[in-house]
Formats: sequence, structure tokens, C-alpha cells
Amino acid sequence: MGGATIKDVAAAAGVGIATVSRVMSGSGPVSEATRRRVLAAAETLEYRPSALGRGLKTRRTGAIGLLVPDITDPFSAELAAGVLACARAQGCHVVLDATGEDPDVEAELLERLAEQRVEGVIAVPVRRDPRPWEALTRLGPAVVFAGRTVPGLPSAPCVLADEAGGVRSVVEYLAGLGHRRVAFLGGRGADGPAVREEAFRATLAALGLAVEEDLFARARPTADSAFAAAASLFQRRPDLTAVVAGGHRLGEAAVLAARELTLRVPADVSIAIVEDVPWSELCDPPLTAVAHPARDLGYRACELLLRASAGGAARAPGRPVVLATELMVRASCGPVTGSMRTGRPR
Amino acid sequence: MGGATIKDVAAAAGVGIATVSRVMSGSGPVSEATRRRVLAAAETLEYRPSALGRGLKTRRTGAIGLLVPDITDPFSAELAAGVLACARAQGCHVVLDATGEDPDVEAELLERLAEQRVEGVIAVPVRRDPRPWEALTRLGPAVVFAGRTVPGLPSAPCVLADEAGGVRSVVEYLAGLGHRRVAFLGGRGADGPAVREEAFRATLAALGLAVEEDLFARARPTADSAFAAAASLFQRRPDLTAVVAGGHRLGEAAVLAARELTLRVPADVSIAIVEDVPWSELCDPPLTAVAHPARDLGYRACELLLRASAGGAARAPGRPVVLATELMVRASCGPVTGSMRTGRPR
DNA sequence: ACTGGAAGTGGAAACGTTTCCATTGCGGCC
DNA sequence: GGCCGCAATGGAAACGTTTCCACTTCCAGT
Repeated sequence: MGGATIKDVAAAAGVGIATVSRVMSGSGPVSEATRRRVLAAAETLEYRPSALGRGLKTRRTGAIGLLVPDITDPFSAELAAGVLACARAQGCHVVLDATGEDPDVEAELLERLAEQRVEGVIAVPVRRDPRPWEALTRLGPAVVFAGRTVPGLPSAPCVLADEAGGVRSVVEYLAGLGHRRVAFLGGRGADGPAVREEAFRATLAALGLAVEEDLFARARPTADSAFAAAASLFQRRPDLTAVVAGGHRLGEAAVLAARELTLRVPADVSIAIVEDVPWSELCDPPLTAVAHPARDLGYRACELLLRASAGGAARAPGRPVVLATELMVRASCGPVTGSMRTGRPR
Repeated sequence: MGGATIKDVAAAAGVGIATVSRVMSGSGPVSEATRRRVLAAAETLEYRPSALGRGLKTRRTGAIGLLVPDITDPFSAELAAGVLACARAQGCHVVLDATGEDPDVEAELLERLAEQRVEGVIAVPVRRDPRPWEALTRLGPAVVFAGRTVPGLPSAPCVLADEAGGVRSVVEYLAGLGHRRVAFLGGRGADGPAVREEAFRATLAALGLAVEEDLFARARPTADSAFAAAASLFQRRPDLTAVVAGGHRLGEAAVLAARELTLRVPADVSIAIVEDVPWSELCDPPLTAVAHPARDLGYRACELLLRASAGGAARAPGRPVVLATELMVRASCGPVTGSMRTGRPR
């Protein structure tokens, strides 16, 4: 019942275990007759080579660790789908875990993955501290960051979305529609990467628009906090004509808050969000959004990882791989009109 | 560089490997002084016990395979989150894979998991054929089905949502609002489990409502097909007053088709969907839906699995665990009024 | 016919653990 | 004052594989 071993197969086929191994892995020279006998025996005994024994001997497990903040989040899920696709194609398997944006959980999961002797780890990192990552690398596994970087590790291989470009494109789009008072709804803490807010400010400046601190709102990463931030923003600045939400949770909050305050979108206020989600086109009106290539990010991260763990030390330090974002123009942003909210009468 | 082994630690601490093993696993009696020396040595050498060596010896890997159709789907993702939560609490890790609703992929992934010597598999099964599952069980791993069953395996442990109850509750709700001509938008093939359509028919019958075949539409599992099915349904039966979508993809299609045909929801037609999704409340109007306890399903499936693989043969055949669904009443369903579409004039 | 080499095969070591068993002190009990 | 038993420890076998090496055929080339 405990599963047949290579010895059982060897005995059943009347050959040595080395020969069985050669047949199963297709490595050495084996006569056709022997191969058939071995295969038949393996079939009969329902033999499945043990990845444990093999891994122990070859020091290769074919395991990849994947650490995302929350598999329930569409970004994480798409990323995971990309990793799975690439891993499967390369004959690897993926050990998934969720950090919940908690640095301590992240550190513990890294320990576990190290024990599992994964060949590499793909992570959307939480911890700003580079040491756990350095420690893991020293232990063996390659590490590739996806979607975010760790400040202290500028040379670590990573695959990123072009956040700055995405934010720039949406701000330029809004400016082109005539918007001058554009608010930014950002995250506080680990959630909303500050990179989006930075890019927002930079684009405003580049376009020669005023940067009013009053038009920035920040929320903690809970639905309530996001809603409160959005609502208070709308009430504080009745003259704003557009808002960019720096994350899909924040986008939800903006939509809900606008609806609560009976603001018409886009007649009264334009809304754009930075992380596109499947439901943007189901909203009424459909939401204009910056789409991240999450699946590609995952696929590329996995490619990079496998190349790194195969190539060994020969790998170059490597610039970050940056994948383009795409502005999905839908219906939630409109031109500024004279009749807009508290804008000056035409 | 290849990582320190238990021997290295033993040498560094001046003890035998057995003692190191006892310290690391906290099993046997070890003097406090020795324990400290060993721990210090392990720390210095950055020793991480190898799960490979341990697994080989103990025949326990702590690995759980998780097979979902598509990790990108909210149901799968929530299920996975539940499994992860339970697995982590029990010190297990999860090997994730996506079947893409393809029976052959599913079979191949099962082979791989068997080689990995997972202790069990949690699966949203695709294949109607019970044999691959029986074969896997014979090899050792326990199997728990989640969300669906395999027709040929009535006694296999499984954790299900109360699909029938959910459908019944939404149909009764619609009937209570005065709806008499309620359409059902279902899936064809593996996607839309026929169990929902069956429950729909049964409830109609129980309520004494006519079951008109003309009010059933079926779509292949693509967005285009779903949209086409929904649109043609609305056009074919302008007199229908409500539609139940038997899946969230189909619900999307219904919403989009209604919008395309400029039907007002719920004034012209009421829409309800069977699988709740995060964006139902963001829709305008928010969608009434039957919510599945996907995360609990995953958690319970994992509990069941671990109990089965621990208890060994002592496990009872076990009735399926059925978890309640919940009708989330939102705004997309309204009472039937005389002015409704092509209903008789008041 | 003899030899060099290749094809085909089996034995045995090694991978890193856990665990059984044996060994050594040692204190307490009769 | 011996003896029993327990705490503390180390040695060695076993888990299932891969792979190096050695060995036997057998064939082609001389």
C-alpha cells in the first residue's frame, strides 16, 4: 500500500535498480527489450518515482515559492496565473503562500520555503528590510521580486509594471480633457506604493499644473478607511473635477463615495483608477483605468527565476524588467464643462 | 555554499547528529547546556533542516495539492485563501495548480502531485471519470473534493455549497416579488454545474410556476457566448420579468446585455446571479446574488483532508459536508409592475 | 584471431534526515 | 554497598533516488 519503490520495479522486471532509473529518467543506454520490461513492471506496480529521493540526490526539487499579499486580490491572482503557466511549462511546481502584507508572516514563510529547498522564490515583497532576502539567497534559492522592489536591494532581479508611465498617461489624459484640479487618492503604509503618488506629482509638475496638498487623500488599507478618505475628499474640495485612485480598493471607495454623495460620473466628477480590475467595464459608467500586465509579470518573473537558478552564478546583475501598463479609456472620465459642480460659472 | 547539514552542525557543536536532530525537532531529552550549544552552532551556520531528508525518512511531507479550474476566478481564489489559512495553521504548505477545466491537464497534474508525495489533494474536479482519483487514493494521498463532486465517487469526502438551497432562495424571492416568467441563464459543459439548473426547475415546480423551456438559455464558457445567450434570451422573450444567471460570468453577460438593449434594471427586468462576486455591490444597481462560502469551503476541505490523512483508515465514509449559501438582497431585483416591458397593460 | 571500444547492465555510495538501540554516568532504593 | 533505572548521548541503519564505476559482451578494425 505504501507505494512501490524502484527496488520493487527492479525485482519485478528482473533488472538492477540502476537500469530502472535509466529507463524512468531516459538518461543512459538501455536496450529496447529491457525498457519494455521495466515499463511494464512499473505500470503493473503503479510505480511513481519519489520526488523526495530524487531531490535529495540531485539537489534539485523543481519547486518554486510564490509569495503574494493576498491571493484573493485580482492582481495577485493574475500574477499567480502567469507564474503557474510558466512553471508548468518548465516542469516545476509552485508552492503558494499569502503574506497578508505582514512582514513577520513573510519572514516566517521564507524560512519554510528555505526548508522546502525551493529552487527560487517569486515574491511581491512586503518587508522593507533587505536582510531576510539576502539570507535566503545565501542559502541557495534565487529570488525575483514582482510588482514591487525592496528599497535596500537595488540589484536584485525584479519584474515591474511601469507605474510611473501608467500614472503619467492617465494624468495627461485628464489634463487633455481640461481638468485642472485633479485629486489623488492614495494608500498609507505598504498598500498604495508611494511610487504612484510620486509619479502623480511629477506629472502634474511636468504639465505645469499646481500641486495642491489639499487634493491628496490617504487611506489605511481597509474599505472603511478608503471610503471615508474618498468621501471627505469630495466634501473638502467641491471644486475638484477629477480624481485618480491609486489602487483598485481606493477606486471602489471613490465610486461608492461619489454615488453616496449623488455625484454624477463623469458629469460632475471624473474618476480613474490605477489598477484595472475585471469589473471596471461592468460599472456604470465603465471605469477608465490603468491596466497592469499582472499575468505577464508573473510569467516573466518565473522565466527570470528559472534562468537564474539554472545559469547559477553566471547571471548578470540585471536591470529590472519593466513591462508597460496600458490606459484603458472607458466612460468614467469626461471633459470639463462650465456647469461642473462648483467650477466658476461659464 | 550549498547550505549546512546536520553533520556540520553536529561537528560545530561537538555532539552527535542524533543530538542535533533531537534539539531541532524538540523530541528526546537533551541537557540545557547541549541544547544551547547546538542552537548556537545552527544559528552560526545558518542551518535549515532539509524537508527532503526528513520527508524521505518520516514519509510525511506536509504538502497539500490544490487543484482549481482557474486561480483568477474569485471563487477559486477565495477557496485557495481558505485552504492556505488552514494549511498554514497546521504547518503544511500548499502546492497550487490550475486545471483550466481540462480533464487531461487535471490527470497530468495528479500524476505530478503523486510524485511529489503530497499528503492529500483538494480539488475542484473537472473529470467525470472516477478512475484517476481512485488511482491516486490507492497511491496514498487522501482526496477531498470542494465545490463539486465526481459522479462516480459518491462516498468520496467532499465539501459543497448548498447550491440547491441557494437557487431556491433566490427563485422564491423573485416569486415573492411577483415574478412569474423567470428565465435561467446556464452554462454548457463543465462550467455551469447542471445542479443549479435542476434546482431552478425544481423550485419553479414547487412554487407551481410553469417551466417553459423557452426561458432557458445556455452558453459555452466564453464571455462572447454568454453575452450572445443573454442578449438572445432578452430578445426572444420580451415578456420575461426576471433572469437568474447561473454563474458570475453569466451574470456579467446578463448585465451587459441588458445595458446594451437599454433595459432598465430592475424597472424593466430583474437580474440575480448565483455566484456572488466582489463587484456586485459596485454595479449600478448593486446585484442581488447568492453568495457561496468559498473561503469556508476551502478551510473545511483542508481540515477534512488533514484529519483523513492523520486518522488513516479510521475515517468514516462521511457524508458530504454542505455549507449554507446566502442570498444577498441588493437592488437589482424589484417588484413586478403593470408597466413592465411587454407585460399586459395594467 | 586479437584488441579497442561501445553498448548494456548491476553494485554501491551518497544525498540529509529520523529513530532504534547501545553505551555511559549517576542518583536513589532496598 | 550493590543494583536498578533513567537521563543524556552517539552510532548506524533506513528512507528512495541518481550516478559513478566496474564488469561483461559483442562487434569492427587490424
